[in-house]
Amino acid sequence: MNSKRYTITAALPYANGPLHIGHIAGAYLPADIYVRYLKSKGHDVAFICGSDEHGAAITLRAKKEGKTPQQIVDENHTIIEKAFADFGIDFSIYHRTSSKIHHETAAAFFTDLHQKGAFTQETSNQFYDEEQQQFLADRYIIGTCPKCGFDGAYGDQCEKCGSTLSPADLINPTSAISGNTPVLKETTHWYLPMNRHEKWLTEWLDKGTLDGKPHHNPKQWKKNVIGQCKSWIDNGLQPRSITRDLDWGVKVPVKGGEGKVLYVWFDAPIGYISATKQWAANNNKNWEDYWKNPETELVHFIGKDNIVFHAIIFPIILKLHGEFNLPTNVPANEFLNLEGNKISTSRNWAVWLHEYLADFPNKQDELRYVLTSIAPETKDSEFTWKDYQARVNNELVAILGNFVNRTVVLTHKYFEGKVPELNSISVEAQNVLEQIGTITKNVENLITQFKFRDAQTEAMTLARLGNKYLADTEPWKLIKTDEEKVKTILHIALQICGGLATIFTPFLPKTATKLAQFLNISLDEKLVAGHQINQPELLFQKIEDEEIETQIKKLSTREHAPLLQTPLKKIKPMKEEITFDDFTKMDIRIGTILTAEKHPDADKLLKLTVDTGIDTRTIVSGIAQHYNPEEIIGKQVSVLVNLAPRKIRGIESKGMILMAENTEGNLAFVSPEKVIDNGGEVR
RNA sequence: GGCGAGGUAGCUCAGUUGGUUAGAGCGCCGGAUUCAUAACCCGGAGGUCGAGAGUUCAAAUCUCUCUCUCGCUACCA
Repeated sequence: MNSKRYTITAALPYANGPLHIGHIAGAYLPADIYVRYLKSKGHDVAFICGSDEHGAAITLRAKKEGKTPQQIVDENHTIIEKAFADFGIDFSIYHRTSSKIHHETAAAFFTDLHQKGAFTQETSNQFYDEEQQQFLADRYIIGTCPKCGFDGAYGDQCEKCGSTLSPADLINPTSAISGNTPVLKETTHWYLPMNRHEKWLTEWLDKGTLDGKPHHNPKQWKKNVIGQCKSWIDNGLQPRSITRDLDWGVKVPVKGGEGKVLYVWFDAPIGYISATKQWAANNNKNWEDYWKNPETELVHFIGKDNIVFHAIIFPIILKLHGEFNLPTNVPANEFLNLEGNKISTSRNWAVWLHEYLADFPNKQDELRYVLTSIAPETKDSEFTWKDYQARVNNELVAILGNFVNRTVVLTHKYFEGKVPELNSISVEAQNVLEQIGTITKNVENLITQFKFRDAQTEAMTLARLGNKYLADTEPWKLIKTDEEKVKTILHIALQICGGLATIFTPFLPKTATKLAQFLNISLDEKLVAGHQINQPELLFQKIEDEEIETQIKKLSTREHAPLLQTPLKKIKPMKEEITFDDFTKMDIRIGTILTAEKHPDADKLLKLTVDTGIDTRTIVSGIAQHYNPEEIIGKQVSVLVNLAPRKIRGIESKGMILMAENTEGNLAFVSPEKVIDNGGEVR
C-alpha cells in the first residue's frame, strides 16, 4: 500500500460555549474515525482543529461579564480542548485563532489577495452608536426578531428561533452598548467579489476539474453539498463583505483598515492553515507539504450549516492565493436532533459533552458507537436516551462484548488461557477465516467512502459471525468428545477477536486497546498458537433504566432559559418626549376586519380588508404566524389610518393594524373592550 | 414565495444505470440452547416504498401535481 499525505480538518468550534453531542456526531467523530483509519494504514495525516475565538459575540459577552475577550476565549478554549481530549478526538493539534501565528497568517493572506486585486471596496451605511462613537457590529444591535418576534435578537442571528438576520431586519434596533437607538453612518469595507469565480467553481463542483485538470471525483461528494453549492451559484454569487468594524480579531493590515478586523468567513478557515503551521513547527515538519503539495488530500469535515464556506468561499480564497490545494472532499453532515426537538444551545436543549463524560465515566466508546450508528449522514437524525440504552445493551454488550467474553472465558477454561493449535481446517472453518478478511475489506471500503454508519454496522457483523460460529460448533459440548476440534474452534474464535480489535480501532479506540490487552498483543500483532492471553474483564456494562431516566429528567427539568445570554433590555426604554401635537398627528381609528387571506407571495403576511368607518381599505399585516385568516374576520381592531400607503410585497397597504407584543414576541390586537362604531377615534 | 436535501417495516437506515414474492440491524412474537453480562443461535410476523396522476411489457427507482420535515433565501408588524 502506498502511503499518502492527508490534511484533515474539523470545523473550528466557536469559543463561546461548550460542545454538545450534535457537534460531535456531525463533524468531530466522523473526522476522528477517518483519521484513525488513515493512520492505521500508515498514511501521513495532519488532523487539524482549534477554537474560533473572534467575533462580536465574544466581545459582547466579555463586556457583559466584565471580562476581557481574551479571558472569555481562554476559559472556553480550555473547556473545549479538555472535552475533546477526554472524549478521545485525536487531533494532531487543537489550536486557536487568537494566537500570534494565526494573526500573522491571516493578515498575510489578506495582504497577498489585496495586492492581487482580489477585493473590492464598498461603502455602505451601517448602524453607528453616536454616544459611544463606534460602529456597531451585527451582534451589538439588539431588537425584535422579525421571524419569531423574540425581543432580544441580535443583528446577525436570533438566538431564540435561530434565524440568520441582518441588522436592518430588526424591529426597533437598539445599541447593545448604550441602549440608544443607533443611526446609520457610512463606512467602507472590503468585499470578496465571489461572482468573479462562478465559472471555475461550477466546473470544479460539476466535473471535479480545476484549470482543466482532474482534481477530485465529484461522484464521491455528498448530494447535499453539491446541491447547496449549485443552488448558490445558480442564484448568482454576490460580493461578500470580509471585514467588520470591530476591535477584536485580526486587524485589517492595509491602509484604511484602522478599527476594522477580518470577518469570520475569511478569518476562521485560515485557522486551519495557521494551526498546521504551529503543529509543523512543534513536530519538525514542513507545513507546506500539507497545504501546497498537490499530492496531499485536503478534506474538511463540517456540519451542513458550513457548506458554502468550505465548498465555495474558502476554495475561492485558496485559489486566489494560488499556491494552495483545494479540498478534495467536504463531507458535510446534517443535524442531530435530541428527544424530538432541535438541539439548541440558547435554550439549553442539549446533551453537553463535558456533562456526559462526567455522568458516564469511561463510556466514551459507548457514545461514539451510538453517535456513529445514528450519524446524520444523509438526513437529520435523532438521539434519544432510550435508543442510546438499547444500542449499548443490545449491540455493544450483547453482541460484541459477549462474544469476546465467551471466547476468552472458554480459552481459559479449557486451555489455561493459551491460544490453542489450529488443527484440521474444515470447509466451514476456512470459510469463517476468509470472512474475517472480507469483512475487514468491506469496512475499509465504506470508511474511504465516508459511510461511517454503514462501516460500523459491517464491523459489527464480524462479532455476529463469531457468535454464530460458536453456536454452530458448540465447543462446550465437543470438549467432552473431541478436544482437538475444540482447539481449532477456539483458535479461530480468538482470531476473530483479534480481527475485531483491528477493525474497531477507528470506531472504538479504547475498546480496541482493551481487547488487545485481553489478548495480550499489540494492535498490529497476530495471535499465534501457544500465546498466553490475559484474564478478561467485561468490555461493556449494561446501561440501567435509572441512568437513562436520570438523563431524561435532567433534560426536561433543566432551566431552558437562554444559557449564554439574556437580552440586555427586556422592556425597551422610553422614547424621547413628544408634544401633544405630535400625538394628534396620528389618526387611529377602530375598524372591523371584513376579509382576510394569506398574501400570495409571503409566508408572514395577511392581506386584510378593513372597514375603518371612513372607507373600506386594504391593509397588509405581518401577522400570518399569529392568526389564521378565518378567525379574525369580524374582529374590531385599532388602525393607524393616516399612515402613508406603502407597497408591501406587491400589494399596496393603506395604514397599519396596531399590535401589542409581549416579551415572547406574541402579538395581540389592540381591540376596544366593548363594541365601538367603526371610525371611532382612539385618543 | 424561490432554491436545495429528505419523506421506505415500531426505531435507525440500505435500495446501484427502472426488471422476478422491497432489504439490514435493533425492537416484538415463537423455537432451540446454556460457554457467556437471562446474553448468543434459528424461525416468524410487520411496509398499497408521503399522496395522486402519467410514461413503460415492467417504477421505491423516470415525468408532472400536491403534501409534510429540515436547511438556505425573500417578504414583514
